[in-house]
Amino acid sequence: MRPTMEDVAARAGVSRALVSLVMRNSPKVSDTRRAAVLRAAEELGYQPHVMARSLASRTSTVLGVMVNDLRNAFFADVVEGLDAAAQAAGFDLILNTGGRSPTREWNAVHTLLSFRPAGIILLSPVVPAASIQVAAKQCPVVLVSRTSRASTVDTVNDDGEAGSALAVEHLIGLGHRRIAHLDGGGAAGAAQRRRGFQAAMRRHGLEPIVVRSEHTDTGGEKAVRELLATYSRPDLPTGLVAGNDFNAVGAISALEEDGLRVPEDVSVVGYDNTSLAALRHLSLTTVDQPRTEMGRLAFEALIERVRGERTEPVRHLLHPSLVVRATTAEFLIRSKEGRPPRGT
Amino acid sequence: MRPTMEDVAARAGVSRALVSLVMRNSPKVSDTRRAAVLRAAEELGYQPHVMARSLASRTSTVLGVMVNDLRNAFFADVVEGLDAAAQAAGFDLILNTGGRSPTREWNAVHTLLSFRPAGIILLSPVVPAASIQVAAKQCPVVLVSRTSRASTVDTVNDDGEAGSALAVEHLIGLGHRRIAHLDGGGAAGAAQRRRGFQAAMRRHGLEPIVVRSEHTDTGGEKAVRELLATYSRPDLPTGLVAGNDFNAVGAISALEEDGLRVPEDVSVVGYDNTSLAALRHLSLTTVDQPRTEMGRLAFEALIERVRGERTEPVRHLLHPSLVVRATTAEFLIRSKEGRPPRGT
DNA sequence: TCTATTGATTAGAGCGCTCTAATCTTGTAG
DNA sequence: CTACAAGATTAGAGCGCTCTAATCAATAGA
Repeated sequence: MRPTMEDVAARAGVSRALVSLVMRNSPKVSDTRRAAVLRAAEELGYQPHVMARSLASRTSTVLGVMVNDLRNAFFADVVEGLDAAAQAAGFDLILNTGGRSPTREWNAVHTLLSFRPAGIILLSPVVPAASIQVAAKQCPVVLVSRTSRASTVDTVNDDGEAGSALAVEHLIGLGHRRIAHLDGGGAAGAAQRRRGFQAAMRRHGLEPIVVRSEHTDTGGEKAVRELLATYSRPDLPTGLVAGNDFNAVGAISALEEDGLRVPEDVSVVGYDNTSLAALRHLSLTTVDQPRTEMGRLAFEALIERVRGERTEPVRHLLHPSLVVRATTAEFLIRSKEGRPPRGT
Repeated sequence: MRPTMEDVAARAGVSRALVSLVMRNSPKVSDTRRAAVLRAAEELGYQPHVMARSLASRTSTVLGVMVNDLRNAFFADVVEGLDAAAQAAGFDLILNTGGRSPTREWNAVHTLLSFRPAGIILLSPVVPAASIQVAAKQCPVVLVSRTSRASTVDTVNDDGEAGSALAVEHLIGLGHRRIAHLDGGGAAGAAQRRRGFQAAMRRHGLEPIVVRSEHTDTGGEKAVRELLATYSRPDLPTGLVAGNDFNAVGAISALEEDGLRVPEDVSVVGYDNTSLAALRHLSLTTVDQPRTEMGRLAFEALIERVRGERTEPVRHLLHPSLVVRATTAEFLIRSKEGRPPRGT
């Protein structure tokens, strides 16, 4: 059996309560005793029992995290940020996955709650808002990548509209006028990105072209082929704002398959700044969301509630940034006969 | 305050002990009482307190998981498999990251142990073997992607040697004879992959060519440029076994930059079957490891120890499989000089 | 009628810790 | 030398549960 506080107390010749004080580095312990206790603990390999501590103190250092899909690099990054912040503040994460099914997700949340965590963080939950409210009655709740009107829950979201606008403005700044968006369909955040695209285009007096697609490379290919079939070559959009990076890669493939070069003939912007986009082979210009930062902010929002420092809800809307790489270039008017050489 | 067992007992008009029995669905409770208790629990929204239960029963339903880098898709997949198996068996995961630093990692493990988990799983740990032994004294330990000679710990590894051999044999089967390996340097598992490559080549009477590289796309580029500088075109290896998928992508870029086509001139095999490899744009032939399965096996090995069903160590060595896509093709003799392929 | 026997229920101690209130030491001022 | 405050230490109750052993009720056997 692992040693308990009692064992340490006996060995150090003090009371259990004193050991408890030392373990919580209370200032009201004499240096002599503290040293003695620490030595005894060291010798026995003693380590406080977190659960017993939690039970006795009626406080928790545990944060529940519900992730829908860890394979999604976005969530993995958020969790990393969360974990770093939590670790630094002495909190521990207990993880559960929901598998994008409302039932499984609700079970997952239930399990998390049975630990009586200090709070819980739900990453892109799909359960109904009412369920979230129920959970929020038990402990502070922070939502990531999901909005809420409830005053009891905080939210951290990336500003998808701003991200698309960034992409649009980048292309417009490069001289592009015919710009199309490859829409993510029903994917999380896709609607926002589309709205942002449309709004930005209209703000500049341009007609938004939206092609329904999905967040996959094959989706991007199909969408581009649709564009190629719809527009005659001179009318073809010269700038593409893809729904995400995978979609952008598919779009680029289809363009190149058709003899069009990126970025000489068509500029393409991705979204998400995945490891894919950073590959030199692709060097995809893309929109980056501060994912790790989102995790950190989620933690902080939670902690403020835990500490009772705040009761009004907080709504973080994080600003994405554009990472310019090699798939976007200035739009040059060039006829087939007088095409300028690549790179100039 | 959330309701406790006492509250439920009072409302149902029974003792706390009876409620406890119902909560653990003991068979020795009359149907009448059981119904009454369940109704009371339902009405109060009662949910057992996992930590209190754990403390009282001196058992734990918590499994500690140390992940070095969640961003690494490999680990995310293993954790998914782990989580699925654990959830099904009623265990909960508590997660911690180690950041590839021995000190931080040891802290992470320490934190996990302070929960008195049923067992812990370390994903590709970098702490010294002795530290692992220390941890193994406290509870069962399973190592993933790391070997151990200790009889107290189980291990789950992918057979990197077999994976490389698979790649080599695939290329040889396609008629390639000059095959080079782009070595992963000090990366986890790289040594095994290199050994497997060398052994497989020798088994076929071929001279293994190894270029020191790393598991990044720029590493792959550099390695290929080195090859191009070293070998005259007719002597250039026609098959490349990259250290991982990123490396393979870099290699392909460098080859194409030099006017060589993949797979017509050079065949390239990656390793890991990341989402990258599956992109139609790349369609990388690569070696796949059963990652989710590894998570499941790790869970099962742990549970056997937890239940005391086994005391001898288990060493899982999982067989990778080859996913053939579009970056490998038959080797055709087509050098300008008509030079026959070496070796045959 | 009384005692076993079986099954259902409960009292009460205890898991390893925290926390309040009480007790024990000092040091210092009067 | 006494009084008392301030600091250091400890006793003991209790967190929400489990578990053993004891109690109780009901039926069966003699």
